[in-house]
This record gives sequence, C-alpha cells and structure tokens, in this order.
Amino acid sequence: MDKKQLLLDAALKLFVEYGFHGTPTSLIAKEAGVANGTLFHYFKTKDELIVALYVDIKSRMSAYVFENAKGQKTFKETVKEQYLASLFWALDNQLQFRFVEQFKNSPYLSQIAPDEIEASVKPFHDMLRKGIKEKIIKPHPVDLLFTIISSQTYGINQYLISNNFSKAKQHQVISDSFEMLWAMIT
Amino acid sequence: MDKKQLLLDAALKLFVEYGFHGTPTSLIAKEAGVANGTLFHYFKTKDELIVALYVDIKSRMSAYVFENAKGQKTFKETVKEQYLASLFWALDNQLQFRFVEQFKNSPYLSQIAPDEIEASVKPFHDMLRKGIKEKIIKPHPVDLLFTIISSQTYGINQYLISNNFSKAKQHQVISDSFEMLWAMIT
DNA sequence: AAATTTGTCGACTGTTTAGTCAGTCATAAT
DNA sequence: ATTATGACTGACTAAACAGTCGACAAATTT
Repeated sequence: MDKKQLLLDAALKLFVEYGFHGTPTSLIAKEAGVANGTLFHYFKTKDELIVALYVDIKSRMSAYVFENAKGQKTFKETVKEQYLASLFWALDNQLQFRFVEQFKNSPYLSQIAPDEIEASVKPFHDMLRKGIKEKIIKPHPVDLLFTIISSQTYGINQYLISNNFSKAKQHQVISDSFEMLWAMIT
Repeated sequence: MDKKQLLLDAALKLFVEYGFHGTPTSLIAKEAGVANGTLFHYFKTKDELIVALYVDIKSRMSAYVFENAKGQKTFKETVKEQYLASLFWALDNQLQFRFVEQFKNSPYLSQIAPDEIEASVKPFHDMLRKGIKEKIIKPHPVDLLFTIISSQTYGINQYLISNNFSKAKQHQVISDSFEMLWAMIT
C-alpha cells in the first residue's frame, strides 16, 4: 500500500470533517496507519500537504471531465457532456468536492500560483470563445460565461446533495438544469 | 467605542486573511486594542465568537436586502431589486461576503441550527412560490430556483471582484446578468 | 454613601501542536 | 560482502494556543 496515498486519503476525510486547522497532523498519520514522522517524510509541512491534496484532486477531476466529454459531435453536446461529467464526478466524489470548495474559500488558495489557475481554466475559455465565434453562444466575456456555468454547477450540486433523490431523478435534474443554462447563454 | 464591536471587526478582518484557526484569539484582541481576557468576557469561547460573527453579518445583509427591495411595484421589480441589493451589498462588504462563504464551506456551519437556516431562506421561498402561483416563474421546486439564484449571485460577485470595473460597468454587468437569470427562470 | 454588578486587564497555565531527529530496517548498487 | 540509499519510526521539543483568574475600575443600584 502506498503510504503517501493513504495519507492523502486520511487527510481528505479529516479535513472535510474537522477543517484544516481542526485536524492535527498526528491524527492524519493515525488515520492513515503510519507513523507521525512519515507524514513529514512525504510532505515537508502541513501546508504542503494541504496544497498537494488540492492539486491532486483538481487534476483527477479535470482528467475525468475531459475524458468523458471528448468525442462529442456537436458543440452543444460537448458543453453538455462537460457539465454532466462535472456533476456526476461531484456526486461520486463528495468529499473531494467539499474539500475543493473549502480550499477555494480559504486563505490557502493564495498559495496556488495565478498562472496555474489560469492554465486550468484555459481549455474552457477556449471552448467558449469557439462557441462565440460560431455564433452559438452570446458574445459575453468568456470569464463571465465561465463563472456563470461554474457557479450553476456548484449550485446544482448543493441542491442534489441536500435532497435525497434517486439516480434517475438526479439525472433528470442535471439534464433539465443544463437546458436552462443553455437557454441562458445562447 | 463598543469593545464587542471592535472585537467583531478585528475578528472579521483577521479571519478572512488568515482563516479561523490561523487567527489566534490573542491577535484578535490585540488588533481590536483590548486585553486578551476581554475577548472571553464577551464570547465564552472562540467558536462562539465565530458563530456570533456569522449570525451578525447574516442579519445585517438580510436587513439591507429587504430594506432596499421593499416597495417595488411588480413581481419582477421585487426580485430584481433583491438580486441587485445582494450584489451591491457584497461589493460594499467584501470582507463580510468572503467570511460568509468561508463559514458556509467550513465545519462550523453545522453549529447553526437547521431551523435557523430554514427561517432565513423562508421569505425567498415564499416569494418564489408566489411567482409560480401567478405563472410568472417556471414551476420548478422553489429550493432549486433559490439555489440557482443564490449561486449566480455568488458567481457574479466573484466575477466583479476579480475584474476591476468602474461603478457604471459593474452596474451594467449586474443588470445584464439579472436579465439572463430572469430569462432562465420565467 | 455603600454595596453590587459589570467591564477590563494581562500575567499565567495546562494542553496541544507542527515539526525534528537519531536511528532501524529492507532493498539495491558496487 | 560491503556500502549506500531512502522509506519509515515514535519519542521528543519548543512554541503557540485557548481559556482562567484574581485584582482593580467604572458604572449602577440600593
């Protein structure tokens, strides 16, 4: 078993439950079943662990979304698949999603270099620009469009986890909300 | 000067900058210009201070939004004024807004009783129900509608603070984004 | 004026914490 | 067979922390 991954898993679970500073490193090590010092073998500081966990989760999420949304025929289908994949991922990875939200609203976010953030949103911006050029999407600033889409994704996820819907009902809400969103931006 | 308010002001500033646990009570007292023990005279524990600050900010924000949105003629005008007032408030009170978001995504949220949350959203739910009954708004579940409106408010605010627009441009973005939102829900 | 309550102070304490370190063990390179 | 490497350990430490306390001051009540 990879102890680094065990530590990241344990940290994720505990951070979501108790918050960053509410979780002592000793508890993370205990939960992961490794010695105290091992944590500091893999991560120089607690901050480094927190940031590494964020970067790790973000890259997994992006990979999932792009993997699922590639190979769509039309522009609309591509956008829709990305929207759906984001929400399915969030539903299947609630701890990860909550961690990311906690991180984004914390002072730790400033430890992520602006160009790293830039790079992670670039593919989406490019896609939106393409949609505008092809006159499918309204000519709003792409970062405004991206913000609106992201926040709706966030909102719908909140709605889904606070209601205990069946899988079918969840899919329907996601699909319906996409059509609303699509109507808004086209 | 009211030392309780000085403490709340200092705590707000420091929490947003360093996070809840990244801010020692001793620093809050120092920033507020009062003695260490005085903090614990007004707030039994640090947790109590955090929760009190949240409740305080929330009530100010609600008061502002309702004060500004009352006395509108049509239903649409009322909804629009609430949307605008929320965003203007957020722009004028960025520390407060960021604190609320940090709090909402933290484990502290569980210290707020569910019926308190319920009570704070009830006026909005009631209004949306009225809109549906009058066939102005699409017959979606009110908590879904509320979630969509809230998250768009959050998103637009993020967009506005990360771009350095003039007051006029800000107002235009807010107004435009409302029309998009309105088109989506009606 | 006396008594009581309320507000204020800052030194102090017991505990918790992030991070260190000296050293063990297994594997692999020479 | 010897040396080197790096994962791994857990007891340890120095600092930081939330919260206490006893003393005093100001305001309020009797």
